[in-house]
Amino acid sequence: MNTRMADNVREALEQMIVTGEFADGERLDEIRLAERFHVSRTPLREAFQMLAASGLVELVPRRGAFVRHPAFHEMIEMFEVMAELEAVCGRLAARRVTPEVLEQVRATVIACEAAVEAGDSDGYYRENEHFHQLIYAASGNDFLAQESQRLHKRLQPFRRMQLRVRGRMIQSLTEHRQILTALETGDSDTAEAVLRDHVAVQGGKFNDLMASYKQSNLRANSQPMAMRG
Amino acid sequence: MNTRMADNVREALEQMIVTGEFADGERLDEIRLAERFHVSRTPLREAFQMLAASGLVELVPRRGAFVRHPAFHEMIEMFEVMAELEAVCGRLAARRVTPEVLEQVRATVIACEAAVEAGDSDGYYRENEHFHQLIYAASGNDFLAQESQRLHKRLQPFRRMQLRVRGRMIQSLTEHRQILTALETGDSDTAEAVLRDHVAVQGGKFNDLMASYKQSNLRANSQPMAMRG
DNA sequence: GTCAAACGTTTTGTATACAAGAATTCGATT
DNA sequence: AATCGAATTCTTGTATACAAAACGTTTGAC
Repeated sequence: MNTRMADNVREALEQMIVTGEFADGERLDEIRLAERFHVSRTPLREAFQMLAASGLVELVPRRGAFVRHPAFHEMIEMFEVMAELEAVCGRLAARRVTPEVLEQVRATVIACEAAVEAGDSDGYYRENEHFHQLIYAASGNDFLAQESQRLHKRLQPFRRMQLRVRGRMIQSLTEHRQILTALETGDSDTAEAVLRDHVAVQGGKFNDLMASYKQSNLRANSQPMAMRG
Repeated sequence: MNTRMADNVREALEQMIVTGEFADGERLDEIRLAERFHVSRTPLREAFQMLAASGLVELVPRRGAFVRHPAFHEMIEMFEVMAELEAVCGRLAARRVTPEVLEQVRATVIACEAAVEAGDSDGYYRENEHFHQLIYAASGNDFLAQESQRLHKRLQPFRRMQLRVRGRMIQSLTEHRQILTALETGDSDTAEAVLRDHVAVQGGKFNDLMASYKQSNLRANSQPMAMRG
């Protein structure tokens, strides 16, 4: 819990938006939310600014803040960019990774294996997150790592949907192993290629994602509600 | 001029920071700036939020807003990411570009040629911006285009430094021609490779950039001034 | 002379007040 | 009955007021 109310409100709203508590295009009522969080409108508006910066809401002047769930095609676009960012991270990491970080990656892959054997999908989710954080850091480019993390975080709810799909965990683990080997041997081409495919939405994954997207309460609509006819 | 004061203040501050009007680590005094812009602290603080989101200032709780000029190595990192983003844009664009956009790219290259012949470096700068915007759009991925544009804008001051270097305009134009050809022939590998090298800071460009960086009044320091000993 | 505690000052973070721009309601007119 | 428009109500954007945290300075003890 931060001492700044604005940060707490941002976090709370972020969670609420990401978990689909608001419909797409819904207006965030300043007064009602201020009452709900027991704060004044000032920190709430600061939170709106931050949410707008990360693309979760759209601020329309003199109209208000509208939640902005990505349409399906936008989500696909984001995954395409994510795949490229991870591919670059992998390519650079294969050349730049330090023995210490490599050891951590190894440990994470082992933890992933354990999670798969135990059928612990939550545990796998955690270790998977860790794995990707390590790849970002291993790129040796802090700015790249930061940007990758930012987008990774934004795609979190959709990734969560994905993990439910049968057999996905095993496939993911196999790819993690391949990536680890590529890093160990300094094979940047393989690291790049496997990571791109690992993240990319294609083939069966596309259909799985589409199905879970439709089931979710995140509705696709690029127009803010204020603009609707 | 926007009707929202906060947006105007953001834009003004952005320009001031980018042009080096503030030293790195300098604290932005809310009261003094509010007086200077003839606004209250409220819209000023909103502007701070936005600037923090785009990385131009660092918001330290209970301490204030500190301007954050990238250190040299951070700038290099950003260029590395920019090169990769443009490379991806190029690769996708070679496959997806529409005849209409391709025609616009052609026109822009012609305008670049005219600017070089006329020795009009401002004109070249403008057309060069246009060229890259078109490449982003041609990628067919709006999210990618948006992110590329965001980073492109952030690197603007450094790119401006670069254009002063002798012979850079001619080299840039040659590369533009190569990229255009790659797009016309759908050669995604070439488009990717040329664009990466076009943007990448390497060889002579590295030294040129370092020299102009040192000359600029943008000082490298990753610590906020409040934290200094 | 140095260090630290206490006091006063400055500055941030939040609440509230107020003005101006949207949205809505309701009545008048065709 | 539908539509246009004026009046009313809400909501946003900004200013100001106030509380609490950080900062600086002075004073006192060793």
